[in-house]
Amino acid sequence: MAAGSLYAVIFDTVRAIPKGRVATYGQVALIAGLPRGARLVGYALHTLSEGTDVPWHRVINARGRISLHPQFGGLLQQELLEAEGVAFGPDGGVSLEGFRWQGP
DNA sequence: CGTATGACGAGCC
DNA sequence: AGGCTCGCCATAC
Repeated sequence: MAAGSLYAVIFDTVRAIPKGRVATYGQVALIAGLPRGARLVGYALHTLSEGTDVPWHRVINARGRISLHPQFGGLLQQELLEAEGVAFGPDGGVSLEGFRWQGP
């Protein structure tokens, strides 16, 4: 599956996140085989195109917050998650306890 | 080929 | 409580 690039593994892992669920960068990295590659996940998603089939919006940081700046697409990410049934708290964060993906 | 970077994470001040 | 720094590792230039 991996097309020679670790990004392919990361993208495949992100695609495995079910609708209505979220995963942290660190968790995706861990499942993808990069225990300390949380940053790589963010960098990989950064290279995605607009028409990608990867549900990049389901990936958030360890605090359950959106890392992207709102004007850079973070606002869009929150709306996409809310559209899938993910509830955001009053502080703008997601309850990882309730929406975190349990893994493959 | 070497340097700098980044949609993170956890720790320290 | 909030903000800053260091560490990690592959990719980009």
